Amino acid sequence: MSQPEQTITPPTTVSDDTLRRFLGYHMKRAFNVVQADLVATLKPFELRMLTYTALVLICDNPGLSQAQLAAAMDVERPNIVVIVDELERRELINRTRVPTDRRAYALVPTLQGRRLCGQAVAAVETHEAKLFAGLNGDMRSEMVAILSKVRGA
Amino acid sequence: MSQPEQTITPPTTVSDDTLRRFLGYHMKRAFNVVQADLVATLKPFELRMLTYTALVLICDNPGLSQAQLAAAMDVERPNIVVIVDELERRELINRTRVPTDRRAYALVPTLQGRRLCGQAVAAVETHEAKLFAGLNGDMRSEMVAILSKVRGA
DNA sequence: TATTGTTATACTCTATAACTATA
DNA sequence: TATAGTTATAGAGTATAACAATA
Repeated sequence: MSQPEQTITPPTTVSDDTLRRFLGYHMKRAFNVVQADLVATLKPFELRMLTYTALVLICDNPGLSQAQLAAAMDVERPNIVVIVDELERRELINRTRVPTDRRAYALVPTLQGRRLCGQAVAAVETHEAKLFAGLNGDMRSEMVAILSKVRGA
Repeated sequence: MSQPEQTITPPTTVSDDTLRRFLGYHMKRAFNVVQADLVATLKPFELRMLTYTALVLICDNPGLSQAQLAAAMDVERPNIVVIVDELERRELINRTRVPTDRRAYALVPTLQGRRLCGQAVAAVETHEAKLFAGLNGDMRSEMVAILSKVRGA
């Protein structure tokens, strides 16, 4: 009798056909590309995705609390602390006490924070225009609609 | 003269209008939902996203090397080691020596590995059917086409 | 009692440098 | 010299438990 497997040699090509059947797989691969480009886009501003998102939300909603920020970013409260620490250390925002609730902070952007936020948002707009150049307006709104439906929003 | 900011109170609602203008934001939020559900789906099999993906690729491409697996998963080689370690420890795959290149391993699934892989893939199919129930066939293929275009593939 | 912010902690994913053994 | 696998390590992102101050 011969052995069940006589010679095992690596295949010349690797197939991911099974994984390709799943939308989640395509979402992950595509998002990885977008994320990598976004990280590079934010690097000159010394912002990460989380600090960028937090700064935009604080500029658009001045005075919001850390708990509100955590809810908006869908992140646990402990993780917000270091993000706000970093933005405050860089003097992009301030932690102000709320007179009506002395437990909470009201997060407000500094002038410098607003300025950096505007520059970063402009850079992200350019990054998106480049990354999604292959998509026409219909495809974009179609994609937003589909993604919103997936998220259940 | 009055102070520039007399009373700072948290807003009643938080707006993410600026962020919503970006496709990447919608991709991240939607993918987070998909990922969370996928993690829950794989938990009964004691598989994570990475070990699941690796197991599927090994079952579909028996004999592939760790370097090939790393390339297919778009992960650095060092990170593959612990994944393969875990799958081997659970006797779902075997590391076999390649006779023609004694540096490389040929990764082959065990019978048990093939069985678990089949069950996990079936569970992921159910998970996707539930998660994307709101999308008809056209929307799905549209989305795959768009995501592939974004990825540049 | 519940909530805000905080600390400590841990787990996952990802990436780089440097080593070994083979080629 | 180049490659396959490995080790050590470090940085992000995310999550839970427990605490002090305040409501």
